[in-house]
Amino acid sequence: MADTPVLTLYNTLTRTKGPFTPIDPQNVRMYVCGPTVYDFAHIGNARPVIVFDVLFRVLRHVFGETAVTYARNITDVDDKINARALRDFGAEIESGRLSLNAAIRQVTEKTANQFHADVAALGCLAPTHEPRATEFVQPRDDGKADMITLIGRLVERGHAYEAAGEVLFDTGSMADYGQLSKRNLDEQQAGARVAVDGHKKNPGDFVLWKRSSPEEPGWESPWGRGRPGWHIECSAMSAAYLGETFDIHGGGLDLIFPHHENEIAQSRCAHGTSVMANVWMHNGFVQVEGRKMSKSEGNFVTIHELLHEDSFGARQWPGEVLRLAMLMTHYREPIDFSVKRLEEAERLLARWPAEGRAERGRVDDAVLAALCDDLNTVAAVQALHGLAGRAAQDAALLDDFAASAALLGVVPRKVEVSGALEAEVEAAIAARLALLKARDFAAADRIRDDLSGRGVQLKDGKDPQTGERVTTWEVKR
RNA sequence: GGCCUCGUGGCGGAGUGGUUACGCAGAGGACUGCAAAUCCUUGCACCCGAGUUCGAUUCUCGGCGAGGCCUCCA
Repeated sequence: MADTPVLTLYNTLTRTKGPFTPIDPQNVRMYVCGPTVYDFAHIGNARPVIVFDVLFRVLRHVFGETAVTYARNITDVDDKINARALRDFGAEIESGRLSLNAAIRQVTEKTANQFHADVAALGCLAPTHEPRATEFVQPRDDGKADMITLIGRLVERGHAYEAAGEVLFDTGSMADYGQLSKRNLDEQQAGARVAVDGHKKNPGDFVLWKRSSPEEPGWESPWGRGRPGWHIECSAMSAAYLGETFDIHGGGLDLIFPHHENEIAQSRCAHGTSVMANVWMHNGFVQVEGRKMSKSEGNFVTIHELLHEDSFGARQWPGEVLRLAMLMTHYREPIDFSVKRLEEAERLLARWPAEGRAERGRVDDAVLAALCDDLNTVAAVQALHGLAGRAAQDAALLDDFAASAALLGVVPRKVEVSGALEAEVEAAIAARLALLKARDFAAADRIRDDLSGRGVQLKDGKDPQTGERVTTWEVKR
């Protein structure tokens, strides 16, 4: 392990790449913004999940399995969720058969379950902690950080104020607000699409708490029954599981402003710290025909559709193909999502060996070095491909291949074959070889075509010693 | 209007002040009864202009183009 390369990461905060030094190597702490659970996740939503899953694996490899804490939240309080509950359960709510809260719970439970199934199919490990926002609104019995306490502290310290039924963060109270996005709020008002609300002290001030009407979901608080603003949940939950200052915070590029900027403002001002997270990482977008894939544009494909329906490229795609396709581009670059790209990933995967055992192998130096270079999965995939070629010549490398592939979370899988089919194919091969010896090519080809029609591909080779024909086979997808 | 990215061959994508990765696809060949698989070989590029330099795809400046954030957003 002496030759373990230094892990280098690009930090949005400094716009530079630098060596990663954890605050505590015994407990490396990472937070990633998770999904808002109101609808199926699309493949664009999958990108950060996959990217940071690779980082999670790399961190565990470098610092040790048990030395990494990864928290990814589930946002289950949001006005879009409320709207979805009303849409899907309007009649039941109307008739009194279902309360709004129960309807909301149904929407969030179903969506969260679906999300878990989707990302598991994409080969992602479960994070260490997956807190739900609704459990961190009010003070908790276990004393972990919560939103109301955090907001209270911001008010106490003069960083927040009440106005028009809302509690707002006072951006003017923070001297270096805007460090992450490099924005100077004073200079960018001209032409900006910022709703200037009369009750705000500064146009950039944002909501920490807002009142709920009786028919909206809400929690009791010192500022009346209401619900939290968008950003405060991540400040509370990251503090709850990772502490006031931690190592890595990740998410999509579009979260830099305002979400992450405001998280930083809240957390630092509430805790009186100079940093929230040392390294901020942001993944690029999945695009469709050069444009960002998004719900509002309507140009999205859900993970579920890709896995289980024929809506993209008129077929279904295995999770590992989707994952590899995603890792064939560096995480900070945009990806244009296309059938061609998925086909290339599938071809690559089909050539990789599935026989190795990761737990017996050793991660390839080139693969690890690539991943340690700001998660250069492109170079890692190429190094892996090279290793696959060498493993084809030298079976001793199969386990190393498996261990290296596992660091990317990619596991080539051969289609399961029943014992009966196996025996049948072996018998057919023997029969064909006999026919070939008798030079009855027509009959031999019939056997080959028949198997091919059933998805079994025969491959003839030569025994290097005897020069005799050796036939191997595999099941095509 | 402010801020941030990015522009490399058919596609995906590295990288470098000079000798121009790699993968996929394509072409040719070997092998084969024919295929498939495998192996070998191979064509194809650095947005435009100016500058710095003996020399720039790589550095500087200016264009042009694309995308993103500034509103919910991975």
